[in-house]
Amino acid sequence: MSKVSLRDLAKTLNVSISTVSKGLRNSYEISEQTRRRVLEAARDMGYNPNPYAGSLRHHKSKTIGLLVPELTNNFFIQAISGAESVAREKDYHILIYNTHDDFAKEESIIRHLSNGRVDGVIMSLTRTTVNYDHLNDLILSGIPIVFFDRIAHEIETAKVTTDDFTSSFNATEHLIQNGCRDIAFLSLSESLSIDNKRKQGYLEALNKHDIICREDRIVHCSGDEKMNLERIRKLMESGKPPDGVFASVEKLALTTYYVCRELKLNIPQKVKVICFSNLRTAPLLNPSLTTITQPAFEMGAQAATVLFKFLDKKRPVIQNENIILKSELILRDSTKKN
Amino acid sequence: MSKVSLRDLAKTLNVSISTVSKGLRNSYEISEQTRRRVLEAARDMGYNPNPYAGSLRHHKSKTIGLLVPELTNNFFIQAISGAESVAREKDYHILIYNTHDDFAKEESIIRHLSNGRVDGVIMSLTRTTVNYDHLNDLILSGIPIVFFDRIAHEIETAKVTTDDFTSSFNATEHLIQNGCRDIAFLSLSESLSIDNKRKQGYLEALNKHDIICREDRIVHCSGDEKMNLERIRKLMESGKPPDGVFASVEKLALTTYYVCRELKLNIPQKVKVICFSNLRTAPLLNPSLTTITQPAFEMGAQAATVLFKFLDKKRPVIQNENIILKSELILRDSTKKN
DNA sequence: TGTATTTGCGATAACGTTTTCGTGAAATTT
DNA sequence: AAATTTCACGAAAACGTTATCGCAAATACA
Repeated sequence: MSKVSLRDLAKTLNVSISTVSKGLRNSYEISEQTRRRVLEAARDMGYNPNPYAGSLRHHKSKTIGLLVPELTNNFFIQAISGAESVAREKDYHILIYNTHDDFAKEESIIRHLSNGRVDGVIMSLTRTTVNYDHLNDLILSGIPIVFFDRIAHEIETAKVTTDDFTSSFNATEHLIQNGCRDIAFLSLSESLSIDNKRKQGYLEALNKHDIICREDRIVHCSGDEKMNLERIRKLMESGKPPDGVFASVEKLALTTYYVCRELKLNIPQKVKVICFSNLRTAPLLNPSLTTITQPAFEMGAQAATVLFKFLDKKRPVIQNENIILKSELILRDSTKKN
Repeated sequence: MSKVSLRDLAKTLNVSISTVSKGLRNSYEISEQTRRRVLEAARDMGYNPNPYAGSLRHHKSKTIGLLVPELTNNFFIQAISGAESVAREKDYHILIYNTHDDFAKEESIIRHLSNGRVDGVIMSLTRTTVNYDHLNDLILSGIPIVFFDRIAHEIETAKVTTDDFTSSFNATEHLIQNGCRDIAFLSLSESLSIDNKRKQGYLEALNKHDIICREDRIVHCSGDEKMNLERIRKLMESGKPPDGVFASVEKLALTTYYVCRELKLNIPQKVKVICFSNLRTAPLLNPSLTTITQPAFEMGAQAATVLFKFLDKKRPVIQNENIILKSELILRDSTKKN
């Protein structure tokens, strides 16, 4: 069971290494008879080609890197799952990296990937990514990137997102139609394009319904859970708390739930809550949570599909392309009309 | 920005490839002066060593494989996260594989990993893994395996689990103490050792309190969600449904929630529910869910730590070792006394 | 029968490293 | 001054593949 190489096969078959190699790859140069002998011996001896030898020769690793800002997040996990399912079909392997929403980590990982360890990268940016040099350098070194969700507009490549503006607009309008007049927006990041689009959708809906948007209703959150809790608590415990909360991401909505419970602010009577979320338990929450649910699995799968489409070509430079999938607004009790 | 190799560095520096290599690795054979020249040039030209060339030489990939039965599961994700954090510290890379709880897939993946792609494997078995040949072969081929949670007792290696028997015993006793006399056990698998231990703990607690355990109260579930739903519905809609449900895994508890809602069986008044779970939203469910929560992150981290401890040695054969961490019983409303 | 073509295989270089060994010059010792 | 050691580096093999090329033997054609 210890590793058997082409050389070993060649020795037992009394042929050359090249004959074995060609036999295994069904080369036309090899006679039917020896081809069979080779295949049989390979099976019997449990031959399993060394992937790194091949990678070295071909400058192809059959591996892609997947960078996500967090792992313990349903959205990213579903996206990973989608990418994995496509990769498996294509016989590709997936190296997974958690950037922990830390720009320095993202930079370091990306820089380390330019050596051919992966053939391509699928990623979602960090909350604080402002500089794209590392990404451009990676692409320049011949390794394509496909973004999903948290994309970098500035980079010319394929990007898979959802209709963030529209769904935010609809979500906000839904709150308004159900009686909200003072809606807070919980933002994850000021630099992230999706967060800005979501904010734009929110603002546009307010505008359409002639609701003035108070500057202090936009709460800038961070990666620090404790700080987020304090900010949201501060928002909600003021004399006149908002009557609606639109959380840009799931975890901020959950924090809002905790705060409301603590302050005995009834959802949805006192305050309605809506958010982007891929929580499977949204229907089981108390109250059940109205969500904008992104097709996360599909996004990961699409990103992988696009990447592989280009990797199959000889010169993998991915042209600019925006793939936009539709999110689904799922109405539940947290935004029910009083 | 296109790849720069040792040869390129050597050419521009007018030295040999070996000098460059040694310079980069701080060999004592190289003078301080040229060492600095080499380091500087490497930095300037953006040298990034090809990992596969090194792997080929050293028969070390600096990569481990992580096999889980499902990805969209909080427990496994937290475990992956734990393993990832340890791997990153050690400068190891993680290849992730989803077996989809399918034994054939597990077998195929494991067989493909025996070629040196990974230096070691961390895994949790499939629901239906009954044959361990592929695993033994992998170990025989020099690639160690560390199990976590769904372990294979029969294989001599390190295993990270939790105190499944004790926590199941305690969980069941908790139900009994809060008034349950007819407790159902939702089982995930008949072959999995953890599931059996959990069932043993359940039975033992019933036994201690002189409660006869009806055979039909043990519901054997599968990977098919629809079928599970039907079985649980059948359990709950009988004339005399159980007054307590102990789910071996999270998703079965959630299905129970759905069924109870559908049948208008109030939790916890009519039926109390408890389960193994790593759901972050357990406190926010309606009603909040009493859980036995495993230290998933820590389990993944421990598994990785043990694996690396052995990989650092020259001959990585891992001796039998059972690392048992404690789960936590977190009481919430779903098991509240009437 | 002699020449041209095909067939089936082997030798070898290459991928980018690391490492062992050899070697000439300088430095040190006798 | 001769012998020895140290120093600083280069040549080359090796890891396990794949692919290009060359070359006999076998077959085809005239």
